[in-house]
Amino acid sequence: MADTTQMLKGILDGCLLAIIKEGEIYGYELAAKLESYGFHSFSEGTIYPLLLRMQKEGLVSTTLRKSTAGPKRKYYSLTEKGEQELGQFITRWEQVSSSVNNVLDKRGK
Amino acid sequence: MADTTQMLKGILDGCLLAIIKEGEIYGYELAAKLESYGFHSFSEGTIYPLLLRMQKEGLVSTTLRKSTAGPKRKYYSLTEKGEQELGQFITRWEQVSSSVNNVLDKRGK
DNA sequence: GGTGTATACCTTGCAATACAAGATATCGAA
DNA sequence: TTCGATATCTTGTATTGCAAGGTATACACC
Repeated sequence: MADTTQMLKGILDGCLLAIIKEGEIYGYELAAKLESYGFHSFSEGTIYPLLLRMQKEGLVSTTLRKSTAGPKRKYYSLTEKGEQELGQFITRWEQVSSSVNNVLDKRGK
Repeated sequence: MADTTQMLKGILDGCLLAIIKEGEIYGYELAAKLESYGFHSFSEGTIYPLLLRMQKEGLVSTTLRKSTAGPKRKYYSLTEKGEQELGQFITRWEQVSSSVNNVLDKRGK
């Protein structure tokens, strides 16, 4: 219990959905984007399996496009189901984060 | 992915530490306390193993006291190591939660 | 042509942890 | 003595972030 690994469980997927909603994006780019929001950099072993799972669940759809330098990119965009899931994620997040803040504020800070 | 189970990973332990810091408390009471802060009610299968783990790691110390009705209560209090861990948890929480909020706010809300 | 580097994606196996389900024990009241 | 409330613990399962390793494409440079 010395890093943020456990804390990210059940949070990362919602963040990916939120970023994808902003516009089509491919996996490799997503990793960089997450960092720009304040997350520490994620390994690809984290992101790709997650994206595949969300695709399998029908939350995102994909299209392959040629890259200027490198193999084809797999672009992700949000499905309707993905938007619904994002909405539910936000509800859960607000409920949990406000509860945590309640506990921590009580502490006197 | 329909409940807050995954989202609580790596968060619950810090919340327990924060509550214990407020004053001695026993497990059964902790479950109720968490609810009062806005969490849904936790099963004992969640709380007791966590408390035992934290005791084993030296984050909390325990004393048994007779109960008015029922078996002995196991009261928990924070050790110095527990306070340090709580401080680190708060740092992690603030870093992660602000990152998540960055992502969600960008979305336009 | 060949070599290296950056880009881009995927797979396997591990570790951590919330939780359901079930077991056990104590005490007071009916 | 039987029941319910209190109080704790154990076992097994599912999910998920991540490290490590593998593959493939395109371009620049010699």
